[in-house]
Amino acid sequence: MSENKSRNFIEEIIEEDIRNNKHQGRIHTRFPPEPNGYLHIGHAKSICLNFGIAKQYNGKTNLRFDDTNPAAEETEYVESIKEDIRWLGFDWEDREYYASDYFQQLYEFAVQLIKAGKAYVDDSSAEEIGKMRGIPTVPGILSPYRDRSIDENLVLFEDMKTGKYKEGEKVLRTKLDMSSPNMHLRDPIIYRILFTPHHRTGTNWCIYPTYDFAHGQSDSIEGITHSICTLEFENHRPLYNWFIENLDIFPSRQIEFARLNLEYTLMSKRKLLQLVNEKIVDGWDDPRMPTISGIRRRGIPSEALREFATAVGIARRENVIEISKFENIVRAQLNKIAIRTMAVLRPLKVVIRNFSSELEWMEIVNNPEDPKSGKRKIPFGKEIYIEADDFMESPSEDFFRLTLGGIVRLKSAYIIQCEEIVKDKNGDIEYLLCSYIENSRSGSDKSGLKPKSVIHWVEVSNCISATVRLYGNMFTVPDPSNYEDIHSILNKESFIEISNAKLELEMKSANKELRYQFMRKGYFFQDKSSTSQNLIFNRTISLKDSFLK
RNA sequence: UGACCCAUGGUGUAACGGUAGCACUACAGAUUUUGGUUCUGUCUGUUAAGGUUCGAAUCCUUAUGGGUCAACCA
Repeated sequence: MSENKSRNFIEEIIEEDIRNNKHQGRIHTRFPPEPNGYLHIGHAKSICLNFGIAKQYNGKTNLRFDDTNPAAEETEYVESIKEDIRWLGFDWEDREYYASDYFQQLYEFAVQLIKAGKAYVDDSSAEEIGKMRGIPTVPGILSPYRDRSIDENLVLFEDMKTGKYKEGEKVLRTKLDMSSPNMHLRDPIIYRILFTPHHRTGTNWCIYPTYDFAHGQSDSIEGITHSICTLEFENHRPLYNWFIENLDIFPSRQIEFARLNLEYTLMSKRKLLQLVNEKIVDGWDDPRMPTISGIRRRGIPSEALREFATAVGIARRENVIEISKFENIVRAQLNKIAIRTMAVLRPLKVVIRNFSSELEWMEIVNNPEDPKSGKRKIPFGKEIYIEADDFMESPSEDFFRLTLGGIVRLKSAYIIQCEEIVKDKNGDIEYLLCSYIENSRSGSDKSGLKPKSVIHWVEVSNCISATVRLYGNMFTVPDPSNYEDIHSILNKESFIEISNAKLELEMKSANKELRYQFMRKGYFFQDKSSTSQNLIFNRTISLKDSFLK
């Protein structure tokens, strides 16, 4: 806690609470996902906030699955959520909780409310209740069942619990204020009947608490001091507090912050599920997905995600983060750790006429950003591959690479000059005939030549083929959430597969945990399906390219 | 035409009544055997109008703009 460091508004609240010795200075947060989908980068912001702030103030963070709706929730999601949080680097220790752990307690809270005359069973249909609720500018009307006796309510609620009624036949509502300008206070429903089996409690229950009746009480039961959620729950806060006061339980405090919005990125679980269901993507962990598992498969280190979550800031103002902010952090992270290697994505063969048929071994550094990473030797020979677009037959003026008659430096090797273009019957370039400049070897260059550019290459008989996958934004517009029809804004080029890239032979035993930089092409990470027999590299992100064309 | 919340460069975020700062972007230059990295510099900002004050991005009022809320979802 440095004195002059600027604090976000939540840190200010917490420090104020600590100064006042509120809850004896205890800080306890929670991350409360509903297990109905995979976690995405927006959740990552929340995870980092909740776990980060607890750590910062010597507090604890619970993982609590908000599983009060059996119709949507599945164990598969529980597992993925836990894996993702662990990968992000956070530990909830033994505090793995479920709102469903509290069903009995919540039921008793409901009974308590009924006994206090503050809740009633309503026989109205969903439609009728909706109608009677009114609209924000017009008060609602009282349900005809609102004044049932406490005893009758007790019996009816018990009957709901024992399965005497069908789904939708009855609900339990609070007796609050049907004319409140806050719609959430117009006798909100707190229990409904659902016969779908629950992923944890099975068929033990057929009545389930709603979010409003479960969340705050769960916080309270766990002694959560600061319950951090997103802005859309702001209007729920009066209700959150009402339950705490009327149940007379531990006063957790709800604090709302603005959720993360990212350019070109969809955060809606519903629409992400649609992408998965319609097989527009290769599952929840498709490298184009903003899910934590997709981000992981793409090769983005968790540290970059954590740094991003911090960098975007915590405030109460709606925001849209530029994708460049994210990319900047990912590149900065990868630049430090990636092993440099040469890989030719779209090979063009070059025959160096005046070079011997013997191989010559060249030295190359593994990572110029990390002196400890060392050097290695790579073979250079008479036939090499270069990147097809590193040669231009009729170059523009700002093209610095190889041209007919021009020279270019081969990274860590010689300068070559292109003398002839050999084409096939169709007029397509088959290969290039070049010569090398003998005294231009890297490290002992006496040629005096100054090529405008350095390009990567691999030696033909010492390389392996691999599949390389390039990814781009999934959508063509920066604000996909504003479009209901996602099909019309899908980026057709968000996924490009190259099946015959040429990699340095050493890459046959590439480490699946390591990040690589294919020099001048970007950062790459092996796909989960990659094997040494069938190498598959996902491009995490390209390098910045100031040669725009 | 309700309630609640929000408003600082292109974007995000600081400044807590006393010099509007930082990061990203963009642009320019330097370095560079990756058109990468690194370094330097430049551009651009307090939504508006009143008020309080010696002094307002900050406090007050009003306006304007934006967000959330009318699931038996969370």
